[in-house]
Amino acid sequence: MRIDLDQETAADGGADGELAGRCLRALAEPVRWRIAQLLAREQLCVCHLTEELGISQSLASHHLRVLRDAGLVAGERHRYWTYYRLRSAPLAAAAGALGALAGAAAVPPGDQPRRPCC
Amino acid sequence: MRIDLDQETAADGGADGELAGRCLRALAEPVRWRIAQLLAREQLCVCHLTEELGISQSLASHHLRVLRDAGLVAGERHRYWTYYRLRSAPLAAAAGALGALAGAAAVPPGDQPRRPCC
DNA sequence: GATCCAGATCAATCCTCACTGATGGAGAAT
DNA sequence: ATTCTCCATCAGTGAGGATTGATCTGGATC
Repeated sequence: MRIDLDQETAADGGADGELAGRCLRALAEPVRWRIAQLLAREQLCVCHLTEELGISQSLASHHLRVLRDAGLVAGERHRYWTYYRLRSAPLAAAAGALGALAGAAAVPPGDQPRRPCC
Repeated sequence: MRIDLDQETAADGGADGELAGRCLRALAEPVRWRIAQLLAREQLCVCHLTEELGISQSLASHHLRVLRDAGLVAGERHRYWTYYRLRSAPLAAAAGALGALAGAAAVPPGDQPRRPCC
C-alpha cells in the first residue's frame, strides 16, 4: 500500500527517504527516543512521562508535539488525561530505509564501485 | 560545559538502544543522510561529495567526521584521495531498533496496556 | 454558571551544532 | 628536499531548537 506523503525529488530515495528523514530528526533527540521506547510498552499520559523522564510538563508537551508532527505518536483524550501511543507506519518506513542502506553497505568493499577521481 | 555521559539504564534498550541513538543523531542531519545515500551506491572521495552536495570541503570533512565517530562510515586513503564507504553493522542495528519499535506499535491500540493515571 | 484540572501554547533564555574561512598535516610527484 | 594536492582540524559566528516559567484552553466536576 502506498501512503500519500509530502513530495520529494525522486533522485535520492523519494518520499520514503523524506519520511525517514522526518522520523529520524524527531527520534534523534534523546528525550524523544526514550519517550518512544516508553510508549512502545504501554500507552501513557503526559503526567506519566514527566515523572518517568524527570522533565517538566511543558517540555514533555513540546517533545510530544514534535513527535506528533512527525506522525510518530497519536494522542487520545480520556477524561482529564491525554493518552499517547506509538504509530507503527512511519517507524516501519524508517526502519526499512535504514535496512536498505544496511543492505547496500553489506556488499564487500572490494565489490563496491568506486567513482574515479578528478 | 556539560559532559554527556550518555548513560542508559538496561531497561530501555541498553547498548543497542544507545547505538541506535548515536546512529540516528548522526543520520538525522539532512546533509549526512544524503552522504549515506550516496555512499550506498558507490565509494566516493571527499571531492566527489563536495561537488555532489554543493558544500565546502571543510563542511564535507566535518560531516564525514561525525559519521565516522558514529561508526557509520570508514575512510581509506588511496593515492591522493580518501575513499569513504558505508559500514553496515550500525545501520542494521539501528534498523533493528526501529523495527522493534514498529513491531510494538503494530499492536492494536485496544490491546495495548494503559497505565492508570494519578 | 463558576471552578478545577491536565495539557497546550507563548515568550524568553541558553546551548548545541551546522557552517565558514583559515591553517596544519600527510602522502605523492618532481 | 621541495612543492603540490587532498583532506583534516581549528577558531569563530550564527541559527535553530531544547529548556524554562508563565499563561491560556478545553473538558470535567460541582
